[in-house]
Amino acid sequence: MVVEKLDAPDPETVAEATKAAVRDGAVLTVEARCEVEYEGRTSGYLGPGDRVLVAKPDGTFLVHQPTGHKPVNWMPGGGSVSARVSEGDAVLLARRTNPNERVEARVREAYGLTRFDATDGATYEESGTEAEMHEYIEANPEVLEPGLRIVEHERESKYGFIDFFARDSDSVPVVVEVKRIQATLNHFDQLQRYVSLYEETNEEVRGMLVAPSASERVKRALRDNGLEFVGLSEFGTDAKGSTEAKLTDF
Amino acid sequence: MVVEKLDAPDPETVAEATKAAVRDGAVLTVEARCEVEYEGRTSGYLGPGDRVLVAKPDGTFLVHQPTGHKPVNWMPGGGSVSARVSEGDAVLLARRTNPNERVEARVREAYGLTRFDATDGATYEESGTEAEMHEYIEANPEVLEPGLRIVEHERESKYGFIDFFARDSDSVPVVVEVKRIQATLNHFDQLQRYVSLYEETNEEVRGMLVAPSASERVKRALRDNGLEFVGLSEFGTDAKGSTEAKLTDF
DNA sequence: TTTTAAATTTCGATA
DNA sequence: TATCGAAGTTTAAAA
Repeated sequence: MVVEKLDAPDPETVAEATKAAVRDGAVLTVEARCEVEYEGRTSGYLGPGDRVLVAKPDGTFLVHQPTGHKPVNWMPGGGSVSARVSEGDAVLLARRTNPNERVEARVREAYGLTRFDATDGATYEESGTEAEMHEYIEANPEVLEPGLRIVEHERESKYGFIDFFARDSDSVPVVVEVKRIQATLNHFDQLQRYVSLYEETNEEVRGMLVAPSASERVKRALRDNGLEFVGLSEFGTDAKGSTEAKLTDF
Repeated sequence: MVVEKLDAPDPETVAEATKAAVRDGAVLTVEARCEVEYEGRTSGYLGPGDRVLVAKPDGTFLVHQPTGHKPVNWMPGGGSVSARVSEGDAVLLARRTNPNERVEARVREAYGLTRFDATDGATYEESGTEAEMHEYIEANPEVLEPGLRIVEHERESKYGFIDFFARDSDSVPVVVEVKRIQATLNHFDQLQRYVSLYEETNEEVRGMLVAPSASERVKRALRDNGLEFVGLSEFGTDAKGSTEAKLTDF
């Protein structure tokens, strides 16, 4: 039996089933009207309402309201989930250290409970990530600029990591920062940081932000600071595996 | 009846129950062995394994493996969830536009299914946020430095928003950037951007990064660039509502 | 363990 | 609708 379901379990049953699931490494799902408290990096309280509670064997605990992608309260894996009966209610408690924090769900009424002895050995295979964009640029630096040569990938500097350190056809050094998504002001900041650092000890350096697009404000910030934008549009958006690249000089 | 549960539903039943839940605004949970495909901002594939699927009335769709805080695949709210039977399998499809993306879960075997007609009017009340930290500083600017006066909160500048624009006891302008968590290099970047901008049109300005802590690299970056760090440690960590602040000059 | 940066980040506020 | 910045961000990789 992979799944066991209970209808309207009483508090003792909820607490026992939770403890058993945690002990046996099963995934527990509870549909319940509950209140939730969080204390840790911040603190908060959620009044009574209907939610789906999920407890995973790795200590993950999720409280999902009927809308929204993110759980309203949660505990990441690494901690522990426990259960007890307190003042007539089942109370589910998830805790961890570093940072010290806890989520407590007081179950006012449990409508249903499911224990799921799940087996999953698969891992998610993804493509179109920034890492792949790096590989593509390393293999085809000319898509950024004719004659550009990559000197180093992921070069560590005093203030952080430079995506690519390159030289143009005149051997002028070029600091390259690559983003998979539309460039933001923070991405401009990152590039500016690396370029400023390099300028402390070297006379001439170019800075290049590579991204599918950028807002006008970001382009202006780059321009005003003598940095360049290279639009590498079609990477990642084409899920068919084609690596044809379009580029727009700034 | 708030919750309806099915044991080992066949593909037609899974598809029909999904469509009914979506139509009626109920939360659907399915325990199943499934494969998942995602296509959108990136693309990916997850081979067969046991997962918990959750579909919410707002179009949110989650695929949870037995471990981990984040769903392995998902669709944020705003789109739509549909279901069909294809080649003998129930297939759940979540889609949205802007950006165009889709998650498709092919159910190889459904162990259980729960329909939850949830009602939740409560909203989460949180304290200890950065907004509260701003309020505290605005009311008590002396915790940053004796004699400091706040001139403006959330001042818009050409390249972004400054948390606080202030003047010290000698009326020298001070740009203040506030972080609730340990300061990062990106936070240093933000402050540096605002200060650089101000320096373009004004001769003298101080830059101050306020946070509970900072790594040595961040402190060095600040120091090397003539910026200051102010450690405001005890805000937010004390969940009892005390607003006593400790400060450590850099 | 700490630091650093990506993420299918999501989410909320604002223009 | 696009942009900007916070988030209890989480996660993974590297030192």
